Amino acid sequence: MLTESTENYLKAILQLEADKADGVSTSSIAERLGAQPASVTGMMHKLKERGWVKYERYKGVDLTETGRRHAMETVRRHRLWETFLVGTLGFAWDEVHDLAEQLEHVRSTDLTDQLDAFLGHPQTDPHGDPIPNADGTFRTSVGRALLSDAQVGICAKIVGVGDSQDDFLRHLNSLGLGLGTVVEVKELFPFDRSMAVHIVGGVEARCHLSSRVTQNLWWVEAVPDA
Amino acid sequence: MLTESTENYLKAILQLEADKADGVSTSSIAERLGAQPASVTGMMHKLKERGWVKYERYKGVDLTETGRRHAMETVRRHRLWETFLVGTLGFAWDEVHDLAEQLEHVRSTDLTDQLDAFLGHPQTDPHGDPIPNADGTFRTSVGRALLSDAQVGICAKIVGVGDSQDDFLRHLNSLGLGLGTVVEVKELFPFDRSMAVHIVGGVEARCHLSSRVTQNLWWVEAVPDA
DNA sequence: CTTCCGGTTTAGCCTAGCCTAATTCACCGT
DNA sequence: ACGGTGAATTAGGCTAGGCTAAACCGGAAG
Repeated sequence: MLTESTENYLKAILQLEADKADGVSTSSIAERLGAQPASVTGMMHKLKERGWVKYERYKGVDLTETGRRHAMETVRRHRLWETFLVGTLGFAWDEVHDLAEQLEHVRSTDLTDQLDAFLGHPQTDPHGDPIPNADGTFRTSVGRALLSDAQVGICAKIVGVGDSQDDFLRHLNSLGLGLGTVVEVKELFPFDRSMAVHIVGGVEARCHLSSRVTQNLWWVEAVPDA
Repeated sequence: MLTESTENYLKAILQLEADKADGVSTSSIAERLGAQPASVTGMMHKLKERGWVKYERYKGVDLTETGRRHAMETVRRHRLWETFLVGTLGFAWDEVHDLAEQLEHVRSTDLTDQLDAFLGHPQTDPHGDPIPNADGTFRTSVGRALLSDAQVGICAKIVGVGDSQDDFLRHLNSLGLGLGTVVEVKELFPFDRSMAVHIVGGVEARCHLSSRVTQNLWWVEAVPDA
């Protein structure tokens, strides 16, 4: 019943719902999946008749409870495989997205749970994103915010990336940023909403981050001596 | 270019070639894949025009060098995943076939090689079948024979199973047979080509094996005190 | 209230893979 | 040399999932 394609659609809708509240547009789904809007409309009819989305023409889509559960399971598998690839097989964090995208479609509760146990029930994947439980619930990550909302003077520890596309992660690598990196916000530039920071312990004295970057980095207050 | 379906066809042809020498029949492929002969014929045209098989109507098929290499890579991935599932995640040997059947289709040289390294470059999978190298060659397993060819009085150590379908493996479990089990051949029954054996170290004194079973077990001479 | 424009949907077409039914071939025995 | 017969192939059709082009809303601007 569930195919790779439908899983990808459900996952995309889940992730778009996180940002835009309710009523995900077909074109945003199309953009995220690299498909044409017309194809999305066609698929929405199928997803609706299977009871996985609430959909009415011209009004966007939302996941049903069943649809959300399927999407969550897919995300869970994706993040477990990423954790495995980085933690166990030694891949870099910018190499695993596409592989996990394939592995996530192997649907087996046994496999997923055994993998989870083998990895020691990890809480987050290599990009700092929370891994859903077997029952499809998140351990919500409290107290984290986007770097774009930080004020001058703040010492922020990077704990997550919003966009785990490989090219974004490689960009972070070349800037010297990674999970656990601590930065001090030096200056804000309202003109283009960019930001100058000092990387604590880094080689470069100062680093300039575009809004595209700061809007995709999660941080928490850095504990001085941790 | 390579799809899941074509990989399955190539793998099936490879395994049928092992038995029947040259000219694999379309119906044998159909049977192995659970498809209709007509579907196989259709696929053969596609495989031929992609240069993966030699095929002439009414004359059976053979793999080309390219086709064989693809098939070998698929088998390699399949057996590495089976080894991982049993050795690392703790699955039983009769639970992994279907899962590996799915995982094998994730085509990534990096992933395959990293997995191989993580597992310590295993020589055989949990069913005793040899794992092809990265270059697509077997370490040939010399000196093994089918149990159906053993003579009365021989002490045989089971080192492989020909058919790793889950139900066959479960049957072996219930008989008390597994990889490494040593049996002594007690009697042959030419009528139905069945065989009575004594399982060395087993609880049952005597065990009766059908030809269906003995034709799917590989053995080597058991070393008395090993 | 009307118009316009961009996003959405429908209509129609395509490919991959599979199926069933009908046809064709190859080979064996006479 | 000639049928028969079972295996193999062709013909035609189906579903899933995608695409392009054309038609269609619906909300903002006049």
